[in-house]
Amino acid sequence: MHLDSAGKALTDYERPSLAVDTAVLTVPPDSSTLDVLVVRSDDGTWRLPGTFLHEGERLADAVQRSLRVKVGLRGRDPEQLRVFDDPARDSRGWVLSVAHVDVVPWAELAPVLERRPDDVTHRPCDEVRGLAFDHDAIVMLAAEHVRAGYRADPDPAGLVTEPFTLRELRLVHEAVLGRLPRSADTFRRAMLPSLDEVSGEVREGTVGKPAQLYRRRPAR
Amino acid sequence: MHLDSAGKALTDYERPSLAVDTAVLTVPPDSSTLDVLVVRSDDGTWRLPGTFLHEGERLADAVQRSLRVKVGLRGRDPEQLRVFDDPARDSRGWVLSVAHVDVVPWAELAPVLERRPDDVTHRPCDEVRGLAFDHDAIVMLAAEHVRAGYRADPDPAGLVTEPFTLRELRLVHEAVLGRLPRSADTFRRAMLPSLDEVSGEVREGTVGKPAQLYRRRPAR
DNA sequence: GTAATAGTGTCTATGAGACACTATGCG
DNA sequence: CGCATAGTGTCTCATAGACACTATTAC
Repeated sequence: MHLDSAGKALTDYERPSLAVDTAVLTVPPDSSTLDVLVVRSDDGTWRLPGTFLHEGERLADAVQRSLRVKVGLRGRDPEQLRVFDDPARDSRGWVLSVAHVDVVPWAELAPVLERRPDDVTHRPCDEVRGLAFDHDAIVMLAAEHVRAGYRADPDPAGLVTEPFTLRELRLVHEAVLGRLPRSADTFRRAMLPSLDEVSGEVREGTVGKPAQLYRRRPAR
Repeated sequence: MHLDSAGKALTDYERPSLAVDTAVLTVPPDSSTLDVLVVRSDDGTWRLPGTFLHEGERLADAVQRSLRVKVGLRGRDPEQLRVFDDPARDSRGWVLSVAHVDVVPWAELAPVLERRPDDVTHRPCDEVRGLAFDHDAIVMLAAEHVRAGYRADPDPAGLVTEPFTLRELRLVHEAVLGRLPRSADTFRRAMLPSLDEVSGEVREGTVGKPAQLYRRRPAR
C-alpha cells in the first residue's frame, strides 16, 4: 500500500461522495423555447436526474446510468460543465456534484415523457426556479453552454434530424437562442458554408416553394 | 440519517479520493513562451502541484493550499478546467482529479523558483512531456484555455503589471499565443477600445519615442 | 389568381489588416 | 546625424446585414 509524505494511505483521509447531475436540454415542437428535463424526487421536489458515481465507473457512464434508471432515456453526448463543491450543498452529507449537459432531440424524449407524465416533465430553461440543491445554477450553465455552440455552428448537438431545410434549422436556432435577430436570408448565408446540399431537393407537401435539403458538413 | 431508495446511507457506497491538480502558467522574461510550473514528486518524476481535497474544503481552497505547501506560492485566480476520471489514472487507488489553471505573473513566481531550484522549475507548455498521471493533458487544456482568453481580451489574467505600454502588452500576447500574426499597428487598434489611457504618459529610459501608458478598462 | 415560402442580386456599413508616412526619443 | 520605437492617415478587402426582387408551390 502506498503511503504519502505524512505516512498515511489514501483511505486514511475522509473522502466525499461524488455525484453527477445532468441537464438534458431539448426543443419541444412549436415551443420556441429551450427546455430542460426535470424529475420528481422522493420528497416531491423537482430536480435534475443524477446519481452517485459507482466504484471504478467513468463519469460519462454514471450519467448514462442515471438517465437510464431515473428517466428511461439514452443520453446522446453528455459533456462536463463544472464541479459544484459547496460543502453544504447537500444536507445529507459531503457531496460534490459534477454537472453535465446533454442535448437530446424531442423525438427521442417524447416517448419517455408520455410514459411517466407524473414524475418526469420539461420546463423552459429560462423559467426554471426552485429545483433541488444547486440545480437551478446547473440549468443556467447548461443553457449558456449550448447557446454558445449554436452561435458558432449550425447544429452542433444534432437537434435537427437530417436532412433538413434551412427553415427548420432556423426555427431551432430561434428556439435555442431565443428570437434570432438576423433575417432569413442573412441566416441562410451564414449557415450555407457549413452545410452540404442534398441532391434530391424537396421538402414537399408544405406551403410555398419546396425547399432544398441539407446535411451538416462533416469535416472542416 | 438519510436513506436513499435502496435503503442505503451515503457512506454505504464506495467513495473516490478527490484531488486537485493545478497548471500554474506564466511568461518568463525574454522567453516568448507560455510556461508551466512543475514540481518534483517523491519518486523523482515531475508533476503539477496538487493535493487531496480535505473534508469540508472548497476546491479553490485546496488549490491554494497545494500551491502554498508544495510550492510556497499564493495563487491568483484558480479556475476549474475539468474532471479527470479514468479509474486507472492513479495506481495508488481510485482517485479523480479536478484539473485547474492559474495564471501568475513572473514577478510573483521568480522568488519561489530561486528558493527551490532543485524541485520546482518551469517548462514551455508546448514542450512538456512525461509528467506524472495525466498531467500532460492538463497542461494542454490549461494552455488552450488561457490562449482563448488572450484572443478575446487584452490581458484577462493580469500578466502585465499596470500601467503598461502597448509594446509590453504585445510581447506578452506573442509569448502566450506564440508569434502573433498581426502587425503592431493592427494590434494597437484591436486593443485600444478596451484600454484606458493614463495621463502621465511616459515609459522613459527606453530606446525610441516614449510610449503612452495604459490600464485595462475595468467594466464593459 | 393570392398567399406563403424559397432563393438571389446588390447595396451599404463596418472592421481587419496592411502600408506608408510622421513624431520623438537616445547616443 | 542615424536608429529605433510610437503613433496616425488611408487604402483595400472581406463580411454582416438588410432590402428588393424573382421563383415555385398549395389552395
